[in-house]
Amino acid sequence: MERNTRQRAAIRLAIEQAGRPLLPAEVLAAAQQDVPGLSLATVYRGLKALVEEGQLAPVSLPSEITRYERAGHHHHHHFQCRRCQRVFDVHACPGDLSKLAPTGFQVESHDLTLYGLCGDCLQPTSPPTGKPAAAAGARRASSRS
Amino acid sequence: MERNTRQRAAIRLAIEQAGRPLLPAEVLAAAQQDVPGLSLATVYRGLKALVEEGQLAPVSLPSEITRYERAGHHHHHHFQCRRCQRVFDVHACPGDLSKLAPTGFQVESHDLTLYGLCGDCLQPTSPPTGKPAAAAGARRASSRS
DNA sequence: ATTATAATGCGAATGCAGTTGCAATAAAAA
DNA sequence: TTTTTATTGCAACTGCATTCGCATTATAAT
Repeated sequence: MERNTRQRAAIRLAIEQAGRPLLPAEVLAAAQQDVPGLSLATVYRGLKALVEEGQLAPVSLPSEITRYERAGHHHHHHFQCRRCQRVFDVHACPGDLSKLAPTGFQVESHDLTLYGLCGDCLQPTSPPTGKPAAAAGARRASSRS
Repeated sequence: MERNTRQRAAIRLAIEQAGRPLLPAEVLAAAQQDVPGLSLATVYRGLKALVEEGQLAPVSLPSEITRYERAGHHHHHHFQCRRCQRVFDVHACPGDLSKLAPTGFQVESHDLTLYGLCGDCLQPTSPPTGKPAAAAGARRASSRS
């Protein structure tokens, strides 16, 4: 059966303490504070196991690699800072969007991502704390509005 | 300078006629009607050139590879059918979403994707016309609402 | 027509997220 | 403590979207 290893605990803890969706690389960096030898492969294995276990939920944004956050939150959305690239939860929702769809289409769910500047990046004085800032970032092409 | 080749014209035409964002593979299939020998590499080269030229715009949805549509449309969103995976334009917008963000955050733009069933897939009688249907599809993990 | 060279087709190569084989390690059961 | 075996670290490997080298083709200027 499942074993409680230091590495898996560190992975879970990293995400809980961050309070926001993290990239595998961010999880690695954070969890290595607890378990220095931790490898990226183990992070991926741990993330996959924790998702299957229902403890984590994948968060996928346009043109971004999948991040992970604690599962159990109810319906919510995300905000990505265009400067530090970090992603934050948005515990609000525009509501019923089914009338936006073309006639004859049936809307079942939706995904919303807000873009802009996070609190830290609006303060020139306090640089994005904690994470690689502009390091872990955008990839492919996008099509924001 | 730029040359007007049959293949590039076929690429542009394919996207115009589709009237919705297409995957590179879909562009290839459609444009091969006009230019049988067309290769995927040429499609990628053409798409890149047309984007730089400002004629096409990349459309990136969560966990999906980048699609391309005609540029110039004003602010709009997208709908993806959970059955045929095709993406359609949604010429409507919930409006100002800046109050949804956490306090201290500045919202500059947003991306919205609706999911559900498209008109064709709601009609058991008329199977998704034109494209590979369930063929070109979902990839990574997602986190819809 | 002739010429210069952008664009094409092909297959091979990249880049990179995510996975896996395997020997070594360490939980937890005995 | 000994045993069993899930988990780890490492490095090599996948899978796959996208790009590139290069010889060939074809557009458009001369």
